Amino acid sequence: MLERSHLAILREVDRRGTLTEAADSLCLSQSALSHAIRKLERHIGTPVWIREGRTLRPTQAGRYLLNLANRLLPQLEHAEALMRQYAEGQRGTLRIGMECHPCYQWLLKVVAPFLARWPDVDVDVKQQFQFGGIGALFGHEIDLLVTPDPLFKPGLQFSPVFDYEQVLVVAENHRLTALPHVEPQQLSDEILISYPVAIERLDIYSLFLLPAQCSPRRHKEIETTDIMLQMVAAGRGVAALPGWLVAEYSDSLPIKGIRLGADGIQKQIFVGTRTEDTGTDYLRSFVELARDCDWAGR
Amino acid sequence: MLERSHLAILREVDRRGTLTEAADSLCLSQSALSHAIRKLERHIGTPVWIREGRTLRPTQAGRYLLNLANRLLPQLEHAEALMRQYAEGQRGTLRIGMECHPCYQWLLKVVAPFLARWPDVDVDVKQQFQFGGIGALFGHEIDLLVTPDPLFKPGLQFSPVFDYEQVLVVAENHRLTALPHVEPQQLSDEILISYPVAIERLDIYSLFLLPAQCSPRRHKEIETTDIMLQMVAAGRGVAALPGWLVAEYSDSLPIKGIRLGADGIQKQIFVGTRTEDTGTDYLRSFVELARDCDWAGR
DNA sequence: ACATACAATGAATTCTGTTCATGCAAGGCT
DNA sequence: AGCCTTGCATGAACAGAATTCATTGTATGT
Repeated sequence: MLERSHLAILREVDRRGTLTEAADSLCLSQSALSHAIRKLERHIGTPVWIREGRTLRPTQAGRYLLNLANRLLPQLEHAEALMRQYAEGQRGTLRIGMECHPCYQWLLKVVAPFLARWPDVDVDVKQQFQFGGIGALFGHEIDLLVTPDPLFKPGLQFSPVFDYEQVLVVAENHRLTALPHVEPQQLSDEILISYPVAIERLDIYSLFLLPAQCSPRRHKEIETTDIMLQMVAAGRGVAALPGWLVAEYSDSLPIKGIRLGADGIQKQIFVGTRTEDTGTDYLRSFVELARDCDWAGR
Repeated sequence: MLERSHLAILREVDRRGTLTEAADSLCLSQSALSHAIRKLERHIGTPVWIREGRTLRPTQAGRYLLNLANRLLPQLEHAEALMRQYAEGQRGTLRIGMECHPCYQWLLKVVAPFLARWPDVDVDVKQQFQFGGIGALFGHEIDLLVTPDPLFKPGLQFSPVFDYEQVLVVAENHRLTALPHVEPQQLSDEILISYPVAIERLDIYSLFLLPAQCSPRRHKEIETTDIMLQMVAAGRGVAALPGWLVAEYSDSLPIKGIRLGADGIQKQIFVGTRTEDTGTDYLRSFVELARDCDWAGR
């Protein structure tokens, strides 16, 4: 039988590199590990590591099992954490995934009333996913996904939570400030600042620049919204961000939002959950809060 | 520690309904189960079942764990099967998922050379997925997905394997046979036969009838291609199928394919895999075979 | 009310996993 | 080279956990 302990050993040996170190971090004797491994290999009938001198290199089988371990162990660990929370009367942790950088500001506004409404539910936010947000939902890494790209597939449910317009942010004294809207060509001399994500996922490219076969003079990537807007305010570039976000920051920074194209870029943010979780009251509640939240700075 | 045995117990008790029966099918004494459960509940600190008379109803915690069990156990079991195959010198099993009914015929043509090329790799085909093909890929239920709807997300890779035209199949003596192509309105008097899948996934609706706001006189659903074509040949209805499939059957059945609309409905079939599996030689080989296969009846 | 089916419990037992005490082999160092 | 260190393997002894056996307790159906 392939046991949890086996997977744990696999993972730890891979992490630490040597049997002895793995044994330490598993609070076992080196001998115990050796025995366990030998038994496992005898059971499944194929070696998991090949001994090259004193280093262990995983075989194909070993790599597969290692992969399995890295997928299953976190789920077991999360389940245990959840059980502990149930036991303490706590309800659990809502793990939120974000596939939309600027939405973070918005999320904070929803989380506040949520935490008040559900004092026994914790919230955790993740922003990096190996297999994308959808993968993280399917793989039970997160329970709720905030994304501009919904995917209506069986097993998942998406509902729109708010609409907004994506606008170009420029410094208040920028030469484009006076215009009612900008055209793609007008960005040819500009430095465009964006979050560091794939270019296909940047609306200003996929919906604005590329259709007109234009591109900015340069493209810079910046992680955080605050720094990005500091840069824009300093006239070091322009960026594309949600209108409400720009409105909010424009109190404290000399920036201005301009419509992209005559009609503007209209966007929608969705939250997605697993269908199987529909029964979880606090999850449903979060989605409702997110939708109803007539938050100020919009 | 939440062990595999616990998950197995959870699942078996749920399946069988009573502790005693579950014990039997796990080859354990009833007493052993009772002890195990008690220990588990003591460990995680919260009851897993509430005892209502002599029936056990899972608590919220129990339901969560049950869900976990149903997700993780199959993966462990598959891993064990895989290890057994490695041990026997076999390379593994390629689990193919199909989200495209008529592609089955095509698949058979690819599988044949594949089995010849990889004598130590087995092939298994699944056609039903709780969470859709994408979910099955992410959840490691299958290793390869054949679908007309690719999804370019991180963690997944899709590549087109062939193009075809979706045509209307009618009996040879049908009143529409002579036409170079049909218009949506001309189906208003027809009985349309399709596979039993959601209407959004039927191209003849989404790309042909619905845009013209038309619908057939009636809509029937049939599982198998053979029977479907028998029905069409007998003049009991029309269907929409890949052109190459119709061509193939028209040798043995009095049927004919007609273009849908002036330009026809052009389709593409993709195979999708997990990015992490890119290194698996036989998987890559399958995709190549699928793409290169200049199969006859196309 | 009785018989039956099911679950819980405690003590005895079996078995598995662990440690301890070594042995063995490979690298690194002088 | 030779020595020392580091890391893995092995076998016997041990400890603890899981299992069984035998029994009691408790709903449910007739």
